[in-house]
Amino acid sequence: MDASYKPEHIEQNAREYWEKERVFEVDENPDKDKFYCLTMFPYPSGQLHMGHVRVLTISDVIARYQRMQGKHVLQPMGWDAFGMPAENAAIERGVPPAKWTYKNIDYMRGQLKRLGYGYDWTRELTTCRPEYYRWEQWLFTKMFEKGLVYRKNSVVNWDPVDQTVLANEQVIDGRGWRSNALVERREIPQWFMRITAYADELLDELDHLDGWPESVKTMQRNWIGRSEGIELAFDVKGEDVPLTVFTTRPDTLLGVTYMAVAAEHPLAQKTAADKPDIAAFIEECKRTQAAEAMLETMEKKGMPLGIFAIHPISGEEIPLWVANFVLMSYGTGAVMAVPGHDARDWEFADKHGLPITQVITPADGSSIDITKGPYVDYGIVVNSGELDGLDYDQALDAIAKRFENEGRGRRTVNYRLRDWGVSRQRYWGAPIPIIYCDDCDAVPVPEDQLPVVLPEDVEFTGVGSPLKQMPEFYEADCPKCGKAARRETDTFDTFVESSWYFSRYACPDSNDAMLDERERYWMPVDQYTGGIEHAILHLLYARFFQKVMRDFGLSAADEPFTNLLTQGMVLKDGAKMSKAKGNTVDPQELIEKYGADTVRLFMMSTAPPEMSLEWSDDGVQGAFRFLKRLWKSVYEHVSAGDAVAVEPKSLDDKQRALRRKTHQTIQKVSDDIGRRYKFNTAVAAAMELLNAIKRFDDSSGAGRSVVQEALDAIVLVLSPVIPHVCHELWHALGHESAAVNEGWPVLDESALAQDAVEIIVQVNGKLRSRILVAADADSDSISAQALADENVKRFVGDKTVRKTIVVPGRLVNVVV
RNA sequence: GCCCGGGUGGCGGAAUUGGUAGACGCUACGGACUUAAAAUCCGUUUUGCGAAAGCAAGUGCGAGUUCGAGUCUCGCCCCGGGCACCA
Repeated sequence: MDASYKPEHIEQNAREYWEKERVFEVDENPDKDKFYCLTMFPYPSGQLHMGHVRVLTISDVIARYQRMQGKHVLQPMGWDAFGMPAENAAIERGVPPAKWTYKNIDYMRGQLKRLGYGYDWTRELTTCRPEYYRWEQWLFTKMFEKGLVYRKNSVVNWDPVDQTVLANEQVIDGRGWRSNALVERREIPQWFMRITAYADELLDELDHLDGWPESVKTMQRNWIGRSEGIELAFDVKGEDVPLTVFTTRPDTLLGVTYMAVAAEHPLAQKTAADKPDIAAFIEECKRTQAAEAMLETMEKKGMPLGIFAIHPISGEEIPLWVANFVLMSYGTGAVMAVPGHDARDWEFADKHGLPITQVITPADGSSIDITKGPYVDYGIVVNSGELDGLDYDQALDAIAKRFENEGRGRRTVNYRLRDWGVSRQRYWGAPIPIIYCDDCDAVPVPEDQLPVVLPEDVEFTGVGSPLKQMPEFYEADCPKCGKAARRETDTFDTFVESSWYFSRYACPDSNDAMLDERERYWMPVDQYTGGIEHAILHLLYARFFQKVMRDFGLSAADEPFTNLLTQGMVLKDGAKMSKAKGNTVDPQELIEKYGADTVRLFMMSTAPPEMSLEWSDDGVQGAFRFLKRLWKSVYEHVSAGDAVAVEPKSLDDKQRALRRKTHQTIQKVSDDIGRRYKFNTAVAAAMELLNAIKRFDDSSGAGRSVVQEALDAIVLVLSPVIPHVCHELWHALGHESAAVNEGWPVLDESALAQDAVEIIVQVNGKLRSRILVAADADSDSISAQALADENVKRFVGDKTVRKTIVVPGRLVNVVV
């Protein structure tokens, strides 16, 4: 054994062993207990960043730990290879997106190998390959047949100068990032997947996802936003078609003092034809971004249309406004406003001098002043004629019955969740397999003509998609009638690829089907790990796809991910590390300087996985120092010769104390890694044990035996975190086997036993003393011993002891 | 604006079920070794008072529940994530 720690050499040895022995390549063995451990696959942006290293290390620690528990572990890796950065690189550097992407993948694959992750590389996936995306094109055509996809108009950010659709990210302060032109909202036809058909199941199944964090489930529940209410029609004076609105608060119906419609609403459009000021306002409404956060925070503006609706109960005339905060794509494009009991309506009414009336009063009888602000809680109906005195449920019931009888409305369930728009007007994505025929309309590409291959050798200018300039791509025959037709040039949202890749890892080479019987062995994923930023969109789309695949008979699983761990972001200067912000730290430098184990150890010991991790260059040194100390301790131990096996009965007090520490450490690390996923405290516990070994000065045979046991334990419990050095140290400690194939160390309960324990004594809740009591002492003797303590006596003085609270093994609290 | 997190020493964090606040690590400072530096080792490191024993204060702010609150409840402030075309 070398006297000093030389990571480069050690790490190469370990990697070569794992590769040569193919230890991470797994098949479908029905006799073994499978464990599918997965991280959200990376986008090949160029080089790994710290966020990747963090999530990949977390997952690798879990995978290696489960392996040591005897599980048959699958940990695959692949590339989420379509996306905007490849197009941006193409614009900036003139490199075709495909070439850029493949180059990045090659480089990043090397980095992953260098970090020692235990992947089954035979299953590597790359989503920009036709053999991958052909199956999502296939699924899309099946969904088309089932009516799960459809085409409708929806809003995009339009850059009028670059003549391009912009992502929300590419709009900065309402202007195009490259052209600096004011961005407009524009409606174009796009393809949608009917995720709302699964809204109830997606919502209800959350209750059974016990392995998911509550915060993520809550976010998804709120996102789906199921609400029960009433859809009702208001007649409009001088119009044949009534105005339909949805409300969750029919109890406030008599408080409606105005209504508002979207700029794109037919009533607004019609009015604009005669009134130039309305037309100008509608134009102004278009000059905003499509993002919801923008709509919610911008100044609420509106204009009266001069049209009136008739209140269905009071018969009063209600003014109709056009407003910038009402969206045509949301519900019916019209809302009823109850300024007395809704915050946004109140603000708008207050600004425009619209009447505010109170129709709800608090149930507890307290009084409120509606002129000072809205009262939004449930209460008792007032000022509403025959509805007065009813509570929310009674009012809903009464109004629903009345309108259902009149044929004017109905009870209905509304969702905040909208159908998933999958069309992107971009080049670097999977082509949407549709052919447009003048006679047959939109026709899905037949199975035998799939995949629709994206041409990779293109010139990319950034103005529109190159596919639109390529007749060899878009010219096609109609699959139905054979007439000359035109291929769809839009591509899929990249969330489509990431919505099913987890299943494809089970059978990456399947040429005959999207998924085969191997999917049944590996799915669902037992442990899924990824960034909290994916809590809603990616995870909801993946759950949706899983249910679609199940309903098509491709899978038996209802849910794709049994356990979910959402890791916090790696921040720098208080913000998410991202290329866009230019605040990334390159892990490569650190790996080259200190080795992979140091980087892995640093990431795992610095913060618990869920918490965001503020990057700092300090601390990597500390991890490296620990590895050097560990190396040195093993070296010094083995240099003194062989150690005999521990004989627990013949140990003295100090030897027994070190052995207790060893087994306490095994217990703590098992719990921290296996149950709590708190790798930072697991590492801290192992460090404490090493510190105890260093303080332990005993070269007797029995002394060396407990040191050997302690070092064996440290090496095994840390081997998931720092696998390379542990591979080497395990051999150095005299073991023939490879650490990667070892079982997890076994806890000896008897080693934990203690004769006496220290407990604290409080007087009135304040710490006053510590006493040593027998481990099996009863409450009475503990409180007697506590009251006899000098400092306790000082604080009790001549006051009467009112009671003493004894928490066995922890504390005594004397109350005076 | 709405939804979800977070806020504890100089710093990252620990405190698992309401029971010793600050484990472990970093930084800084002092010391040993060295011609010197690096590396390594030893010590100190929440603040205030004190020679020490010890005492007082202290977990973003303000209230509350409790024998006891970093942990639970209510009201605020600040920071981060998401908001449907970044991935």
